[in-house]
Amino acid sequence: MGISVDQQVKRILDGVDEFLPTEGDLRARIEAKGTLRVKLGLDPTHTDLTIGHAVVLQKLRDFQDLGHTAVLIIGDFTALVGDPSGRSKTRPQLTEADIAEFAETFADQAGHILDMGKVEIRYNSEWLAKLSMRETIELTQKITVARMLERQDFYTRYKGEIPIYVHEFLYALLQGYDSVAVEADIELGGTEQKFNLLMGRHVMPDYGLEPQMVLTMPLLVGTDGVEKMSKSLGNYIALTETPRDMFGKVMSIPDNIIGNYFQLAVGRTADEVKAMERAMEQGQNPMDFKLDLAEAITARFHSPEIAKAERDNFKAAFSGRDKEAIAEDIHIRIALKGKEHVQVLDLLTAEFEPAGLMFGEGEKAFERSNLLGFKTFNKLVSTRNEARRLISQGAVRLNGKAIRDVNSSVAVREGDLLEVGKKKAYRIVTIAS
RNA sequence: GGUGGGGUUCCCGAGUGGCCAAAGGGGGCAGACUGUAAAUCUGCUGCGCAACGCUUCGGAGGUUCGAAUCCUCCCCCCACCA
Repeated sequence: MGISVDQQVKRILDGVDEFLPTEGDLRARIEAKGTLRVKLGLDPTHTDLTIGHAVVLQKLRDFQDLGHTAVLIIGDFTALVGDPSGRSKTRPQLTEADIAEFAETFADQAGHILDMGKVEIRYNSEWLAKLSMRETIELTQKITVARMLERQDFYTRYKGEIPIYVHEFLYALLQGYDSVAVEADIELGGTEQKFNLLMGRHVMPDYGLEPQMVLTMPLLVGTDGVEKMSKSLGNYIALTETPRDMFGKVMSIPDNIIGNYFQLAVGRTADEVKAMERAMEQGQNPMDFKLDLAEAITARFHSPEIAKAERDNFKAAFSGRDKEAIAEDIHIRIALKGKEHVQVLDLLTAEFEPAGLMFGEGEKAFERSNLLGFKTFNKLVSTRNEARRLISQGAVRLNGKAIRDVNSSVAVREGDLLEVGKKKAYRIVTIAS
């Protein structure tokens, strides 16, 4: 490798939340081994990876760029167990079929950030499913209940009289065993993973291995600005998000996390972020920074051209109030009453086919969209009661005019603009019955 | 295994025979104001062929004109004891 150890260490530690045990250990191991095995585990508990995952995936990519070996573990077995980290209650049990479905898309999604040509992908069922009871018990002998209960998540639950199941204790040990199986030199994770990561470190010497080092990355805050970004909390931006939704979601984050996003999602330095925050304090409109941010994030996961277009669209739609700019084409399938007259309620609950669901460009992109579980058919609103609510509150507009009477029928023609709430707009392309 | 407490709608949490689709808070959605931010105000927040119709208060039965509320059995959680 042409890159000096000093440079490597600097790059590796950039943006890191915590590195254990010490920088000196990192340096020493690079000098001793040259190429390190760097592990990152992702449990396929959902279909989508989020831009929060991207933070730690990017760090793994940094290692790749430095010539180290990235070992990506798809936790198809551990997903079955359920990681209790950051959880105030037990995870709902997933089926193997669910997990298999989710796992399928993970590698593909991770490919947006990693160099897939060089990554070593492993499924942890490969070794975990084979563990015998005896081996499992040996594993559990390496940690005490007291140590487990020290952990914040468990401590809080225990104090709060919220159940903790024994298999949840097992989780960290299994993750630790993954490190044994792949002989990791370093394991990466989010801040909340520290306990699990250290477990690997704790367990490895017992299996005759040098303990792994631990690197944690700061957590990306969710779009609500409060909780960490996670799919189950619904405050996430998925990697597979359409450019429009991605841009829109970024614009909806609270101002006080703009810096967090700039730093973690698009890799701006702490100094750059500070400069921005200072400018905002001095009266510069935070929205301008947010527009830059949304464009940068969209550019990173789609392309600069698409991102620029979305920015223009956004400004037209929301600053210029021209909802045409963001209107999604829909093909409505509905039995028409009369000719083109439709009861408003039916209009919102009829099935439609969204036309603009593109992830990348061209046909291949569309296949991927399908692969990732986009529903081909959808409704504008999930229930009739919700539709009633929206209509009666004046949230539904056809060609700019609010429709307030639930029972009214309206003429719908091709090219009409239907707005539902402030953020969603649809252009009617075809009406089939 | 014993004793005591408890399981309510997305979450927390009231409710102990009809006035309960179920208080209040949170969250969510919408409207006003805005910058798709925050704060604030207002409304909505089980489903619906809209009918005081249907499904819901851990599960299954039962009592009753009527049950989230009473009875029986079962399942689960928590604490203490062992």
